[in-house]
Amino acid sequence: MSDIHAKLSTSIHDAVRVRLAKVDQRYTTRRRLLVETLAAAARPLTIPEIVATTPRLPQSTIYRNLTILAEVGVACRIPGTDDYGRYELAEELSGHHHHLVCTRCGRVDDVPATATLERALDDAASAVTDRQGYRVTEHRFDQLGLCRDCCDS
Amino acid sequence: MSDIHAKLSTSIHDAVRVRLAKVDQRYTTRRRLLVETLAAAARPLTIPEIVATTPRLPQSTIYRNLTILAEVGVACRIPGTDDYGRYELAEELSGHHHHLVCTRCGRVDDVPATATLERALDDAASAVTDRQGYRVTEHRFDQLGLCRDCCDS
DNA sequence: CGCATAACAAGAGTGATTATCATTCGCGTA
DNA sequence: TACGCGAATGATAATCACTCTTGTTATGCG
Repeated sequence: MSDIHAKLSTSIHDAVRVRLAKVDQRYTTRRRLLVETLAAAARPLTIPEIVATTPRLPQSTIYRNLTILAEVGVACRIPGTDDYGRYELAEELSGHHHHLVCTRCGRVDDVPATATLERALDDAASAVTDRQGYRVTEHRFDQLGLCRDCCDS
Repeated sequence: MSDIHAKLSTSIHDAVRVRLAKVDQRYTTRRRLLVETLAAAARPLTIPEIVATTPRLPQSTIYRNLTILAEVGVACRIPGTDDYGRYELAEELSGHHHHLVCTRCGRVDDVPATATLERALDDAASAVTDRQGYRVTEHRFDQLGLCRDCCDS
């Protein structure tokens, strides 16, 4: 089990290093720490959440490096329903998935994609591409509702 | 043709008036102007866009009234990929649809929902509801890519 | 007609995010 | 190993979409 995780982590780190190197950026300790934080979470994280879990990283460093990681396609910014942006590893590294969004507290959770749903979504994409002149390259499917905590309260 | 539009507009205005009345709010000229602006656009609008198309409305009034219209379920705020929030009529008034999002310029266009896709999405929703404790009430399906203008340039 | 209440509009304030800049660090080179 | 250059860091200032405050105006009701 831990071997699998170690291998997975290594491959992710290698991929990140390559992508940063393409624009002459270094894979520093802080950036590695950020990537590991994102990889460990099973859901997109807000900056305050990242600050809370990694007190070694100052806020400005988190903001700056998340922006850079997003530019090189390692991280991804998710616009949510509350005031905070949320960051997760890019789908190329973490695998394609969708999101559960709580409309009350803003929490976002990951949900794996299913083959049948993906086929329906892709069909819809190709049907639209021609009609409106868009070149569709990816999709987002969010399911909105109340999370377990907000259901109870 | 214009008769149909007139009826449609009237029914929307009536619905808006009722919803505002429930919280002791009036359906004023500015609010009607806002609703008509949103209804006329076939896509979600940013506040700068609304300011540009209706110079009679000061920015503060647009912000305040869009917030109120959103609270009573008449309008809806769409988080996009750029810095600007976008507003559209709530789906209860405009009908269910999805969005095409340009990843370069941020533009958002509407795309009608199809029955087969909706069925697939609903199936996915019910499959997830039980598993993760969420109570899913609605969904968002965005197709990301380049709009016609950004394709050309 | 006059009061009560809501809406308006201009500007100040808020807060998440971004830019600045002196200092430190990482990495290649001699 | 020491040197030097450029990138990275982090404390702070600035930005900007958005919200609140305040004094004024308009509207509905008796």
